[in-house]
Amino acid sequence: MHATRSLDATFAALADPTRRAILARLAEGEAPVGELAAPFDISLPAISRHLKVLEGARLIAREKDGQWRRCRLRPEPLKEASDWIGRYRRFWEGQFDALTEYLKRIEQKRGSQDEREPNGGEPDDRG
Amino acid sequence: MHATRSLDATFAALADPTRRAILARLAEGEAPVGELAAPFDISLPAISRHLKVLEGARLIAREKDGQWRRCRLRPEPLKEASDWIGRYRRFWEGQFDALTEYLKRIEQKRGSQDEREPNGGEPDDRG
DNA sequence: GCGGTATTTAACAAATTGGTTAAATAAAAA
DNA sequence: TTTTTATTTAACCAATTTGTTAAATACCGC
Repeated sequence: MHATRSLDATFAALADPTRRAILARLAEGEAPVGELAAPFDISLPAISRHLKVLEGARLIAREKDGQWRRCRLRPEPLKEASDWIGRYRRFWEGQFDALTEYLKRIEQKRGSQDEREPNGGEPDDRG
Repeated sequence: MHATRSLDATFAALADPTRRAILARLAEGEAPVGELAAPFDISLPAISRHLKVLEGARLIAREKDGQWRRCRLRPEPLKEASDWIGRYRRFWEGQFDALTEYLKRIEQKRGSQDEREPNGGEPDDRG
């Protein structure tokens, strides 16, 4: 039910290249804000807000360490996002596309009404 | 280099629950605009623009069919997005998280300088 | 051609986003 | 205690997003 809201925040956070680059840096290990900001041309407040967005999406966590704030990656929302996208995997793997799937379903209904549906539920937006 | 821009558009498109629901519907097969719009409370022009966003991200394609516009799923950007997220998979699978990875690297450097780096490149934002 | 259906475009408003600079806060260093 | 370093908050701005309603466009059937 609110998995949807979580996905909203996750995908929105991932939509910005600066934020994706920050996550890539954090994949190498924790880092304080200043170190995360260093590669970018934008101001520190701008970075600070990017971090707030990432934190809001729970893609990072921050903890105080003296005068620094150490940031670390939190992978859970990435897993959720991956799971959501993963429901469409059959569309880019194998020979399937939406049209062939559709035609296949039609054919099935017409040709043999007794056969059971071979695959489980279709992707939806929930859960 | 512009894989980044493509990811921007893909993730931004996926950040909206209406658009994700439209993609879920299209996973069941092609559909004209009116049919895609039916489940939602929002106006048709609003749907039309959601479709434009999805088309801009190349997550759908539309083709004219008489007075209808048939929409179909285009999975390629989903694969790109999945690949990008997939680089972080080790962080949610297994026992890893950013902190333990970091500590592991530190320990490694301190304890035995002769050992080679055990894993390949880290995730970054390009490619 | 006329009227109905399908869809988009135009014009607008409110909310959000992503950047800026200047000021505030907090801890470290001197 | 004063200064420096690290980071956030405030105030502001321009661009984008997401919705609206009204009008335009395109096709179909009579």
